[in-house]
Amino acid sequence: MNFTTRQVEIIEASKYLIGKKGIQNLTIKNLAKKMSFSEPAIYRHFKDKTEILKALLLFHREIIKGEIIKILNSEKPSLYKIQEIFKFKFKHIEKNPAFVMIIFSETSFQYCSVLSSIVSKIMEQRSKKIIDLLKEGQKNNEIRNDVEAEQLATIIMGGIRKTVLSWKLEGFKSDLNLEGEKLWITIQKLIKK
Amino acid sequence: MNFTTRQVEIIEASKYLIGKKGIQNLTIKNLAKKMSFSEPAIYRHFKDKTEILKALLLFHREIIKGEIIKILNSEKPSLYKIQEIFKFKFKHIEKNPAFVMIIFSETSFQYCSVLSSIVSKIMEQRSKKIIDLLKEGQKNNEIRNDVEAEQLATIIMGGIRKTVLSWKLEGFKSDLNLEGEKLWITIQKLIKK
DNA sequence: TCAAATATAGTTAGTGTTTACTAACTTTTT
DNA sequence: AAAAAGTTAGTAAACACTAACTATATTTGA
Repeated sequence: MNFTTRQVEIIEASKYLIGKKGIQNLTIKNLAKKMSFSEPAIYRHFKDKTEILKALLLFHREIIKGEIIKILNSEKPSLYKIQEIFKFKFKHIEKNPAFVMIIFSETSFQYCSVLSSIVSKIMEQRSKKIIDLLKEGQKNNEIRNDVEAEQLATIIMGGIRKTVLSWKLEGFKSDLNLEGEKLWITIQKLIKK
Repeated sequence: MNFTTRQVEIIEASKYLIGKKGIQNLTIKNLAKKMSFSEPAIYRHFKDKTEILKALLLFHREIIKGEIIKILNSEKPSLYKIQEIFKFKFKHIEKNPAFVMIIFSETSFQYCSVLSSIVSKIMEQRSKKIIDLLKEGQKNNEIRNDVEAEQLATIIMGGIRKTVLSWKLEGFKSDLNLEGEKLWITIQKLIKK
């Protein structure tokens, strides 16, 4: 998880390339061009292309994780914490549209079991955090008890994904933050007690 | 939209290949092998690879569309109709796991504007139908009025997608229909009046 | 302290494989 | 006889990756 400055530069360049034209735009040739050095130079820093994608996923996870932990550690009601995570996700994606491609590339990684299991783990961890928050909220009578936290988490995370996917398919035209706010208003009404 | 028998066979073979190992498994070579004839023979039936994917998407849309229309035309309450669509989607995906790959390949088509716009249109049409049903349900006092139908549709469709994605990432191990039922119980409780 | 040794990070030139697709010919069906 | 549907043999481009060489830092030992 400790990357050299050059490795971080390569990760950033990879993020840029994927963000621009999707996962199939991440080629060693394009990467070398973006880094303004030759193709074999890439291999001085990463064993192969899979290692670059692995690093990209892990690096990306660390950034998100830090923000989420900050929110979780605050002394606020559970529903408020969920709202903050919600807001952060939309803000983060709007700021880094490249991430959208990475999020939805997840499903393209499946041919490679190493990448697939990393993606799977990341998603599981995120779900777990939301589920824990929802359960906490149910215990504190902030969130309704007549539905299971697992399903609520599925709905929340699915809703976010669907909103972002529509935004992407429409060519990033609509105001994503606004869509996020509208979605949150509805979710809040549905889940609070 | 009228395909020859050979074209339909090629579409089916493409579906099989994508279902097995994802979109990158759909190559002319693999397709020819699966059809047990030579590569150039493919080009007697489709101009190029993009035309095959286009046909696959449109063919797939027709199948789903037929089932949905049947449900919509029945004389039942809106909430019941949504439930039927919900059930159909999960049943259909469980029966045709290849479709899951196609659904999630949608995001990989974006490099090609022709395919991207087809995908985008399909998703829009599906959303519209669910939104109309929800609005109808709100008018008939079956579904709560204090939330917007658009956001409810996002949550429903997002929830389905998220459930299917988790199922896929876990290696198709869990019982998808059961997960679908659990999700529906929650959604129903959240949206009904 | 400073030159030799070594490790690091870059280069050019190239490999083998896979890809979508085509030209030209043959067989089969209408 | 002619249109449709197949064949063999091949192309050019893109791909990840490597061998072998070179320039530049960094470390080490007298």
